[in-house]
Amino acid sequence: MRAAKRPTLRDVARETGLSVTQTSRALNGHADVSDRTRARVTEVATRIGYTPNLEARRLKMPNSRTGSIGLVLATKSQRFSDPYFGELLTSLVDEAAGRGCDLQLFTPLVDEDPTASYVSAVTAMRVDGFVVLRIAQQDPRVRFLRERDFPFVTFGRVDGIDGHPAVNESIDCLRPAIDHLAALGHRRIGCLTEPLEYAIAAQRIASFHSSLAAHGIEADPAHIVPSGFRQDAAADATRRLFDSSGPPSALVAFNDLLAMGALRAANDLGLDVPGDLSIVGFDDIHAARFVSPPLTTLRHSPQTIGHELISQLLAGIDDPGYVGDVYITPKLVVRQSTGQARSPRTGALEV
Amino acid sequence: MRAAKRPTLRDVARETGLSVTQTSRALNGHADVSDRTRARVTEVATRIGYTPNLEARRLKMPNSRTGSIGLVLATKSQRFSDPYFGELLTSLVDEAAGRGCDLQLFTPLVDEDPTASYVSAVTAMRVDGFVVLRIAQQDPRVRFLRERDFPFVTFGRVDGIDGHPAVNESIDCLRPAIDHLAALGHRRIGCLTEPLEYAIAAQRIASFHSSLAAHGIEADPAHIVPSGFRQDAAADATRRLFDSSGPPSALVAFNDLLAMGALRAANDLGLDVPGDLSIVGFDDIHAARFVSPPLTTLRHSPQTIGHELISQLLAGIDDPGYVGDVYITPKLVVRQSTGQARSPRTGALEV
DNA sequence: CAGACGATCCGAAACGTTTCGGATACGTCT
DNA sequence: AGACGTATCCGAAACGTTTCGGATCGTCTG
Repeated sequence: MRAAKRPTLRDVARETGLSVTQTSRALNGHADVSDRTRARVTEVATRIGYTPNLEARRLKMPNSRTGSIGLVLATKSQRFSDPYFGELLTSLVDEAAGRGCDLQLFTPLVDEDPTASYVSAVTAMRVDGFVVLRIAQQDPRVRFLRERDFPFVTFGRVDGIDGHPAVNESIDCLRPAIDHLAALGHRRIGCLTEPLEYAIAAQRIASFHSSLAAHGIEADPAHIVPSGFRQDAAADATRRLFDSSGPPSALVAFNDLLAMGALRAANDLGLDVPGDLSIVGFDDIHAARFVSPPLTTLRHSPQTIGHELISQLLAGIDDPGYVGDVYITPKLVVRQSTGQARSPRTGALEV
Repeated sequence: MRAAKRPTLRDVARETGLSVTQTSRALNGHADVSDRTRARVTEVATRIGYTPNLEARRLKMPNSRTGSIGLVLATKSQRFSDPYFGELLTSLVDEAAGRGCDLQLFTPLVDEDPTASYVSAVTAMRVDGFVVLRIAQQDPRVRFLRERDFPFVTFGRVDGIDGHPAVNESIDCLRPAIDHLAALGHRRIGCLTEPLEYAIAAQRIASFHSSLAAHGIEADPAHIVPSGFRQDAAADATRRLFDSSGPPSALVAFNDLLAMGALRAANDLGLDVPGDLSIVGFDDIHAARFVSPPLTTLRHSPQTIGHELISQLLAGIDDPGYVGDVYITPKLVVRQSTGQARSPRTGALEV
């Protein structure tokens, strides 16, 4: 029942009285088919409900497009329910659909070889290319793809592997945040970073330093603290920061979850935000609007990122030699978690 | 270069001195292959890096598994960046990966025939089955799949189409919320619903009535207000509710975004939550913890739902006759948006 | 009018796999 | 000795498509 045997090319050939060859050529828009014939063939094809058998076609033409692009998720332990991920993913799906592709998701099983899940997809060429998110320095996933000469695009630059399409944060990504804080009079600015092995974290730290330098500020190394991915870790880090002698008056966190962790820690410590501590986040996830005070944050439009990722990848698929580099700059959204720096004198840091 | 011609069955046959037939049988674990031969074949196969050509195999065996399951997203206009969706999706991917499948995402292009995007996937059998989320009554997507006798699972029951695997909210899904509110003394309880054409909305409304009835309360029809999907609409709805003569003292919203909209409206109206109005949400999205006051909400574990969806679907794929019905009950998470009802007398509703 | 040419068409082979229907060899049973 | 069973193997066909190398036939060129 479920296997109702769908019509084949031979069926429409028989129906039209043509050869299978000519039928195929008619349907595929080849030149040496008369208009009348082509019309008849397409008519019959739609009438009897013919749809090409993709397996057969790809068997014959192994380099034809699959029409689906793969997405390699980071391993589970580094992912949890990252709210930003959902937003980016949605945008990727839409963008891909707009280009006639669907999206295929691969995730490494817990504690397995991270490539295991998609190695079959590339050797069997089940997708045309990959989008690789949240890449680490020396990322094994991209190394694998590069080795196979398989098209891919990354979000963030990969250390030691270049010459591939990528979308990056601009060198100055943190600049708007630092400018904002500097304008408010902050000089002791710290940052809560994601784990340093991630490419983006490294880039942002570089941007942190250079942006501060632009204001003649030198960062206190003790104020740059790796804080994992989650709020708990960020909260801990913040508390430690305020245990020390010279805590910062402003913090920029590398994602909104970290910022929320800092916020909570500040609350616990009895600090007023932004009175005693200004906090700026990154990503502008949905919840950023709802914490109190609402988070000032660097907004990364998921739409833009999704759009660029797909465009770059498709370009790379079309032309194996393509090397794209797109840089995008986040926009600062000012809400209420940042404010004027108190003068050191009146600073109420003796909680 | 990129087309390095991967080894075929014929290659390993030549290398072992066996026939292609026997090589195939050896690799596929058939009985009439001597142990020694099988060992030799597998050894050679891995040595020269043979991997079966999936297209060829599926051409020959059209009913073999694809190993990927499809996910039909709701049309874009009804989706926006629903925060809960991201969480559920993540769980689905993990669950599928655990069962050796990947997930393939399809989304209708804006304002197109909603089936267009995946009709090719089913006629070409590119996936083994579908997960269909956020279904409407009379959902065209499930009607289409049912018509083709294609395996699928739904989240929520579809009107008029039965006999397919589904995971449902229990009939009593709203009961914990209503019990909670009733225990706090609330009698005038309203609800902000998602659009009524959605199956789940209908189920929840039914549950709303029956749960109230269990406490001897009859719902005021004017207190059941369709509020779209988003906060804005919910905020408007809430304001209208308080324009009228007898506003409710408690509201249960069908998702957390709606609850947040109500919260905002309450703020705008100068109402104290939970003093003047108790609000309970649904889903327990990430942001629910961060609004003020933190939202009391019905938690739907995405893990559970994801797990059940995938299990049911796989069962349905294995056995076309399988009819599963799983009911899951959300758990109430009490935070600070609900509180004791004021006695009608002292009620401060004259804002 | 011979040859060339353009427009249409077709047969057959090939892609890599599985499987049907035997084939071979060898030991066992009567 | 012949029949039979078992273990192991193989040739060839088939899945549905594309494409290479022609074939056919009328028309045009000189």
